[in-house]
Amino acid sequence: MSTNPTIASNFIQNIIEEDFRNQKYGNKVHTRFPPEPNGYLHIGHAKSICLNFGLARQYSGICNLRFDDTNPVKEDVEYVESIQEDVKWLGFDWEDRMYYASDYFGKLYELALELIKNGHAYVCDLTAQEMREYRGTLTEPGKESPYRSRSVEENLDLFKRMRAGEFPDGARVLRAKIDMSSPNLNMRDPVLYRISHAEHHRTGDEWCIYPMYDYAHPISDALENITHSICTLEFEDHRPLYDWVLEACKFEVPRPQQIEFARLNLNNTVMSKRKLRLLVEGGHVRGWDDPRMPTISGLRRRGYTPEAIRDFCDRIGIAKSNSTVDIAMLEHCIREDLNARANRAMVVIKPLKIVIENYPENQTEDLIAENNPEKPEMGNRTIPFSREIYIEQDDFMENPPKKFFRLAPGQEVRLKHAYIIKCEDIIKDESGNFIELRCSYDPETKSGGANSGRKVKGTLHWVSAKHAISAEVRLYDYLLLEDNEQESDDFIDALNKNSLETIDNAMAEPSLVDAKLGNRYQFLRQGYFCVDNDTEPGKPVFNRVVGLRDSWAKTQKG
RNA sequence: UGGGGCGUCGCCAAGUUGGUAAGGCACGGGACUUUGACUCCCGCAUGCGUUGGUUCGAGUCCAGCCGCCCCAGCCA
Repeated sequence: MSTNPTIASNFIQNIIEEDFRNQKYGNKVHTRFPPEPNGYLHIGHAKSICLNFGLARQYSGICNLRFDDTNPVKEDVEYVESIQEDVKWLGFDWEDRMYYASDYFGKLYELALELIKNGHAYVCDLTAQEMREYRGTLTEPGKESPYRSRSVEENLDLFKRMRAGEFPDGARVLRAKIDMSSPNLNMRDPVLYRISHAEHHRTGDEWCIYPMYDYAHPISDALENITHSICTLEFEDHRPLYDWVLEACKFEVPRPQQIEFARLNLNNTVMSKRKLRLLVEGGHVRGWDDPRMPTISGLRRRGYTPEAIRDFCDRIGIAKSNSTVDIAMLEHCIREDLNARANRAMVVIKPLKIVIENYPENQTEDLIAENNPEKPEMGNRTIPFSREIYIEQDDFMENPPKKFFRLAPGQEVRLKHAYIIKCEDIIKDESGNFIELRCSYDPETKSGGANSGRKVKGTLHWVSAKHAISAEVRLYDYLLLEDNEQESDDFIDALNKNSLETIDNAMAEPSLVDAKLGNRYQFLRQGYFCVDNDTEPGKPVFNRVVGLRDSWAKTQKG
């Protein structure tokens, strides 16, 4: 990756090293990545994956993959499969440690029975509405449920009957008996189990009661001997409950400890799973792996490499302050990676025909072009050159301003890998549009030839008219929004207004490519395009076509 | 105005027990260049939300303000 990366050290490393000094867990580090299989992973999850697996790797520990599947109505096997694929693709290995919270349903149930026996939990018949009222507010304490003082026997009986399916959804819940006047709302007798006669993607109809996150998570961690349970900031208030559950369930010390960090925000990018799902289910994109999506699978199809994503995660660091990373950082990472490893190709998006008048009518010559100028070992390809070629419309101006280094009447320019040409004449139609350019070439200036050293200011990409391969080029952009739109619930309207249709139609233009590369292309911003990797996995191809325009635009401004 | 967090350059982010502000992205300038890209140099916080205090010395300690985020799902 970057030749001299300065990885931001993080506070979690300090905690781990402190634990080493105190021999809290011996010298063990055991983390876990615990997604709920209710959607596809996105770049924000990559941050967590890199953190958890990265920490384990760094301290010679291990990291589990665990599906937090305690809410069957939202979950699906499609998601558990995609998650495994994405984690693997990112380059991490959970070896034989793939677990499900649902693996522990039996154990969780037994521990709940124990909690009841020890007076730490009770069955509550309050409706959801009533419970909300009893909970109190941020500033007022809650009231104890009238069911709070049920006997252990009655609680046991009721809870077993909940499990046996005697009650409908929502009829009763199992609650922890903690403190209804706690200033921390999470400690006001939180729900541990709810009734839900729902088909679970793994356990089917075996269960009709399901544990809540706050109950299942700490226990899952403890059962897996997790040492450092890393989650995002919004769970900070849950930590006392996390600790309470482990203690009430009598797990031996050292117990796992929860540590929170700030989740990733990217400017102009939709990152909420809920919103991404709306896009998919509403048919606004082609799927979770649409290259415009910030999902791992979308980025993969876009041409991102796992190395680039990992590098990005290293660069952004880990901290506790809410922050928004500039998407330019992500783009920098993929550009840096592809620059070093991707094959180059020339593509003309908006063709302008050129006839080289002094080039023999039926001649074709094969020119040599390196696949990657930085890596000679990546070999060469041959590019056919002939009398008629296409260049980019934007690379020609009839009345150029000063400092326009590209083609203009009477001006010379180098064709990349080929010859220097000079514009002799412009052919226009009756409305004044350019039909074609008549040029001459200097045979002495062939690339790699003895006299190829002559300098001209500009160099252009091009394709041979009769040899070029026609391809559909997609200039995918991200689902970019103004920051205020990204927060809004009308974000789909905003997207429809300025991106989706527009990008799909206007940018999927037929284009001309100098070599067979696949059948779909896309541009990264700032000048690079990639093959849509669903056709050629792992083989990004790029050039700097758009970059030229950007740079020129800048020059013009200054 | 209950509780929990956070505030260091436009954006991220390091700053061990207080000793005189890393790095990356972006940006600007220069060199190089068969794409104006890449690469390479150079520049970019007398300043660490703010106000006081302690100290020979504070981003680091203390006190008070200010600002932002999270919590009242039988979601995770």
